[in-house]
Amino acid sequence: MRVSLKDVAERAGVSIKTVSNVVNNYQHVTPGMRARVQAAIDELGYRPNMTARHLRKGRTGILALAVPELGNPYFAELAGAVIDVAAEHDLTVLLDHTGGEREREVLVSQGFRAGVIDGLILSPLELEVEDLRGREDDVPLVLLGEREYDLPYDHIAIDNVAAARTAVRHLLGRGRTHIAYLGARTDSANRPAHLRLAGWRAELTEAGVPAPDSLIGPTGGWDRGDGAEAMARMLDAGVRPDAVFAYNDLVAIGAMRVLHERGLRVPWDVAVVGFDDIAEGRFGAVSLTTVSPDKRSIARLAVESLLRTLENRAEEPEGRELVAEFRLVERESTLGRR
Amino acid sequence: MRVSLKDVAERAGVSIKTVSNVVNNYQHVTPGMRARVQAAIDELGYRPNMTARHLRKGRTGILALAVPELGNPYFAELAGAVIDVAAEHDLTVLLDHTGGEREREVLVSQGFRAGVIDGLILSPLELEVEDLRGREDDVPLVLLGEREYDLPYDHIAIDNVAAARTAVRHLLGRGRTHIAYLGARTDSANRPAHLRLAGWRAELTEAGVPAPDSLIGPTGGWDRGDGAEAMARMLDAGVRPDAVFAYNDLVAIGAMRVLHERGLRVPWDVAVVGFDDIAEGRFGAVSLTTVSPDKRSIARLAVESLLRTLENRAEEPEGRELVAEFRLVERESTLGRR
DNA sequence: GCCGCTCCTTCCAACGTTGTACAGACTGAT
DNA sequence: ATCAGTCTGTACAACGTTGGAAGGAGCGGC
Repeated sequence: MRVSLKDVAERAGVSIKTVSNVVNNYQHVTPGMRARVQAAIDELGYRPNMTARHLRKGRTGILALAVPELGNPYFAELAGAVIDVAAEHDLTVLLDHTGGEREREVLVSQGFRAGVIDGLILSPLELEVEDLRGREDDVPLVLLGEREYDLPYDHIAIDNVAAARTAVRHLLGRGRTHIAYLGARTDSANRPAHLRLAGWRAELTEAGVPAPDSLIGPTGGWDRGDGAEAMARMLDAGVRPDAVFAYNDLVAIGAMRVLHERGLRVPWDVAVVGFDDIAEGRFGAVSLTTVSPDKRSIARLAVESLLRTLENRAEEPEGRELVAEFRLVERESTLGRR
Repeated sequence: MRVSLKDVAERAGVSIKTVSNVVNNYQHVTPGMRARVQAAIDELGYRPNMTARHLRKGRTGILALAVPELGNPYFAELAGAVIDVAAEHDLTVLLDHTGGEREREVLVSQGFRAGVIDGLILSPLELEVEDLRGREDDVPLVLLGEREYDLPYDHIAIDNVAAARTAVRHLLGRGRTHIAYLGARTDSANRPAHLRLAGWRAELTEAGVPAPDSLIGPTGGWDRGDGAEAMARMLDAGVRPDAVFAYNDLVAIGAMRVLHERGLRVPWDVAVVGFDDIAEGRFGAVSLTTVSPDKRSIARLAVESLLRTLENRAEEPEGRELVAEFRLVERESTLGRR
């Protein structure tokens, strides 16, 4: 059986509360008493029962993070950052993945492990606004992604349109004029996908470069295989872009693989820009130029937003938009033409 | 304030316990009573307080998984599998990463979030046997990695020596005779690294092929950069292997990157085999042949081992070795010479 | 030597839940 | 009509902890 305060109290010949006071560094405890109790604690190997403490205090020190897919390195790296930041605040992280399915996202948002977690960081893919409207759960929530409508939840995001425009501008600056966008999917609610497409279109339009639908490559998902498929389909249709801007690094990597198979050289024949800056992009045969969101800062903003909400439980959450930085990392996949 | 059983009981005009019975689907409740209570539950939006339930039951339904690094896709993919398997058993997963530092591994093994977790799955890198000897914590523990000595904890692993031999045999079968091993590190306790090296040596020796130290490439860690560095160092030393067996896929990918830079073609000039079968290996310019441990089954064995320990709390844990399967996945990096 | 003050320790209750024991009501058989 | 037996719902205690209030010991001053 586990050692409890009661056992320590008996051993030290004091009351339970006194032991509790020692454990919690309560100030009015004489040094002698403290030493005696501490000795008993050490002898018995007492460790506080967190569950009981949680029940009493109403806080558990556990945050939940729900991402679409841990197999996606972007989310794995982000999860790592969240865990680190949480640890700085003496919090631990419960992890779940939703597979990017709307149903599971709703489930998670409605009360994942209710009563166990102090707050939830949700990275939605297919979640719709109305799914959150009637949210009953009183667990503080922050969303990763750009703010929509008037939901009273903080959102953490980078400026996707600006980031996409930066990427496309970089390609234009390299003299590319047939710039494809890979990763569109009309039947998905995925906001970033839409925003990045919008950025692609805006930048091209502003530069007076045509942005025909033939240069938009729809994908079924956003993994390597989806990128490969989309790239192949586009080439098979006779479209020959001289640059590709992909929804994310995985799609870009899939596309590069197909370009390689078809004998098109990156960057000479086709330049490629990805999005996310996953470690994988740095070590391919051709390293990948990419938009690098500041993951560390996203993690920090998310955790600290939750912490703030927890402090001011009284006032309504305000639904701020917290913006993280991004930068373009130039690598081999967009080197100048030879 | 949160709705509790008491509130529901008052609303429905029954006792707290009756509400509890309804919530827990206790059988002796009349349909009428059940409906009445359920109505009150719905009206008030009651949701059980897990913390209190945990305190009462002594179980939390939370497992902890501690891996060296979530940024390593192998561990991210494994974590995903553990989460899925845990979910099948109505368990959730608390995740931590240790950075592969011995100190943090010890800390985690000694009592990570004591009282909150029902069990711990630890994937150690540098942990030494003696670190676990005097373990006081009563949280059930399983270790990922091959069994050492007489520790009373279940171990989950694949047969690393056999797996390494399979990889090397594959290369020998392709006519390679200068097979390097990348990922040795003498100052580390990392067991798999030693076992894979042993397998490499054993297979070569048995085949009557020399296994000189010059073909052993030490690394500082086991990431892509470490593989690149080790490969470069070996080539700079004038050693020209015709095949490389790497500690893991990341090291292999780093090595391939350097081979590519040096104009050595994979697989024509140098064949490469990795270890882990991470998704990344399937989509490089040259897809990677690799030893594929059955991650799903590792996750299942680990979770179910903990569950079993939890059931038979009475009897001592037995310290079994649970072996998962592996298979060699052949891809482009070891195609026959042209 | 007594009073009052301060400082430390103890007692009690509560967090929300569930297991055990029990009380009451109803059923059917005698 | 009574009794045993079954079925339903209730009361109480306990899980391990902490906050608040009350109790007690020690000390100095008169």
